Amino acid sequence: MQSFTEENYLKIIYHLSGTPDIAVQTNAIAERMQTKAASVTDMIKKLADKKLVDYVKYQGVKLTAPGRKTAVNIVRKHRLWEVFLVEKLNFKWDEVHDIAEQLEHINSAELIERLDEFLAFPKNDPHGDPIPDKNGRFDSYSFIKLTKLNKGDQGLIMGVSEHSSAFLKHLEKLGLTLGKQIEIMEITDFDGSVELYAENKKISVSREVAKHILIKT
Amino acid sequence: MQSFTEENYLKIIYHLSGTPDIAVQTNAIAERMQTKAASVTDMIKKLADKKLVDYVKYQGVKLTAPGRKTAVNIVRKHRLWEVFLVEKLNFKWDEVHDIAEQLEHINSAELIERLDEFLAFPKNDPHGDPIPDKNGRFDSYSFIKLTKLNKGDQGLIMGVSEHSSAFLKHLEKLGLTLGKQIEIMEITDFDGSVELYAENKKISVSREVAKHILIKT
DNA sequence: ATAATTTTTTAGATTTGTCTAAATTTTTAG
DNA sequence: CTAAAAATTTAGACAAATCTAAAAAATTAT
Repeated sequence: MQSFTEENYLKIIYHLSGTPDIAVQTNAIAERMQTKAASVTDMIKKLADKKLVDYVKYQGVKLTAPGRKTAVNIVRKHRLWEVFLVEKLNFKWDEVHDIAEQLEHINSAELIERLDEFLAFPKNDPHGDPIPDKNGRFDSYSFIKLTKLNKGDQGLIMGVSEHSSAFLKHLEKLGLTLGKQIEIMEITDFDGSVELYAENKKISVSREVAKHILIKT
Repeated sequence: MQSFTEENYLKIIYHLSGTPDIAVQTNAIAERMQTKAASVTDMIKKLADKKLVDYVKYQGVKLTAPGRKTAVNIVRKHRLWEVFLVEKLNFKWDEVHDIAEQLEHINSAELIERLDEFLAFPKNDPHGDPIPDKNGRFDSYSFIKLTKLNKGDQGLIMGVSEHSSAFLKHLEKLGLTLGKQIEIMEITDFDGSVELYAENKKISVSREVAKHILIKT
């Protein structure tokens, strides 16, 4: 059994390590944990003692198989709770992150199995992120960033890679929510902003916004 | 904002203090918290500094108005989550306590309001305990212990005052669940055990069990 | 009322997760 | 290739919540 804090470290290391996994740097973890590098070093040593990460001084950390399993399970819980909050309690997609951040640490395998069933085994969370099944497996999705599309390309909005409330509210206001069909009209040379059509409206998004919208063509 | 641990102390002091509230002893808290009296003294001082309890050395603690408000809110959350677990996720009444014990510390007023609404504003939890509304108000229920009844008395099972899985499973097996009508047939002189009729069956319960069954006559 | 028992508190130590400041290692630039 | 910069680790300290052992206060029993 891990502490609340250990779980958060594992989750962040998981998110930062990518696929295939790359050694994660101390500073990167510190920034995400809103803490100092020295504290991260301390915690990493503890996780290494517990065989949840492989750690070589000055060379970053990687999750071990058990560490990864724990992390994926936390991600599973987080995403299932987000579905619950949006589908059952009518929260908006920009309101659920902080609450799910707490709920993901509730410890009961039975609870999560039943929640999964209650929600009819959803495959994706309200932001389009895939939900691992109880064995930790999920489709590694292959959506591409809106910024990779060219003039004339069409596609469906399948997810977002940024979960801040400000960003999500902005998308909502523009009508750019999951499942929407879009077509690229123009990519501005000057600042890389993207002009697109969605639901018969012409919408302009900055490159910074476009970067975080994931598309299936 | 209180820590997880402070919240547990407040909740336990609340449960031990009764109505009208009586000063709660250090040892009683220690037993419920599965900790030592010395630790309780330390924590009580901390809660007193925060004005959540009134504390006089060697004379126990009482909740202040803010302390009571916090405690009642935790009780509200605990009981609402129990309803959710039983009504929506099909847990049995003896399986929900430990999970609700974790969920009660999730911090989001909005979440609880919406959960309450999702559950259609239940008045009682799966054990018959009243659920405080968002202002902390609830019917102080006036059910009596089964042991207070006399031969020939009839009544309805409205609640239980013991939440251990062993006790609840036992009642379930006997068919003595909430809402069941019962009639006292006999009270045994020797050990105080109670013979009763419920659903056309003759059932015998020990005095220890009877003590924890709450009846409306 | 005083002795014995029980309850409670104090003192000092421990663990967890954090911090600052200084030292060390690695990386980058010239 | 070496000097400067950046990243990381170590050392030592702190707050929270707990503990054990011993001291103090309150209760009870004779």
